Amino acid sequence: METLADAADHGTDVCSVPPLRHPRPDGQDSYTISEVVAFTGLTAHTLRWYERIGLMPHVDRSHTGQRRYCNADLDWLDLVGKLRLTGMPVADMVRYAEMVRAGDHTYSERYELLEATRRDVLARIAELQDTLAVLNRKIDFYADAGHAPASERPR
Amino acid sequence: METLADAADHGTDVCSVPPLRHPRPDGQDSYTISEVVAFTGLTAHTLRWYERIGLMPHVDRSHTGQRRYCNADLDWLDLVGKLRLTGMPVADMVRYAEMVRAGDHTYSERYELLEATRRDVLARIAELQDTLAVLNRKIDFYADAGHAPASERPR
DNA sequence: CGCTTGCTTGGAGTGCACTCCAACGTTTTA
DNA sequence: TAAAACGTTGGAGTGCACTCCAAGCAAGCG
Repeated sequence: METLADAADHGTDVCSVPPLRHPRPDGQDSYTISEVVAFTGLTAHTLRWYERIGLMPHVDRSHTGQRRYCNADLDWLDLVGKLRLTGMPVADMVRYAEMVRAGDHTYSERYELLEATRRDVLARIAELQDTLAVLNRKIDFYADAGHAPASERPR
Repeated sequence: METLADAADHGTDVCSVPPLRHPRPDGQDSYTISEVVAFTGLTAHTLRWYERIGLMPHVDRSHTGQRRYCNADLDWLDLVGKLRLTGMPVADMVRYAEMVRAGDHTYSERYELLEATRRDVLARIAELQDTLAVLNRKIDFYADAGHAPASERPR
């Protein structure tokens, strides 16, 4: 059974940065929206929506007005994806994006936001660990042949 | 009538089961909706809604029709709360409740559902661990005085 | 050239999980 | 006993994060 120690070993620090970085090297980094869809797993709708609400910088356009994403856009989407996994509301991510746009004087504010998020993530992990224990207990009962846990309630 | 306290001591994991079980002993377990609100942190609206959609068994009523919850109801709400933390959709929890109501022949189905949930939780924890690493890295950059991480994008 | 496939826009629609409302009955406190 | 607090209902409303739509350019291919 997996405990805190076990889960914690999944490297909270070094070495867990994905080895695959960018599909194309800097300089030739120009992706259509559908390439970004393939790379990020987001839908084109969502990418356009992110841009509309200010969660993406205004993306480069081809001479005919079509979006052309660059490597830095991919990196930003990666971070957004991570923040989304933490359950951070989109509105907060937009605030963060605005701070980045606003410049250097927002460093401490950004730091605060990330720290708060980090605390949330740690709390969330602890919650899940707790839930896991309950789940394991219940599963053991069910596996243990045919009698249900005492706490089953409905009807 | 056996309770979670008993089940908890089968301890697949140490010490993470809350020591406070029921506000009142079995036999005098009769709670108004607002007591349950205080105990669970859910709103009265939500409690009534859970009942409407079949996520709660039909709760006992006083002679004038007001809800009177029992200890087993509290246990069930506790489990629901845990499952909710896993991100399980309410519809799935309703399916689970229906299976419990349906009787013993649903054991294996219930087992499957819990197992699948367990896998989800483990995956989710791994994701969060990964996110934590990214967060830590970014926070280090910010803490490391005034220069932003390379991947900052907006504007 | 025509065909298919891809991209553009603003605005409307969807699904989930609540959340609130009005209008009224019940219980507790002063 | 009167007022305040708490409870009931069905149905409508909210907020979030997408998700889809129609109508119309644009690009690549045989």
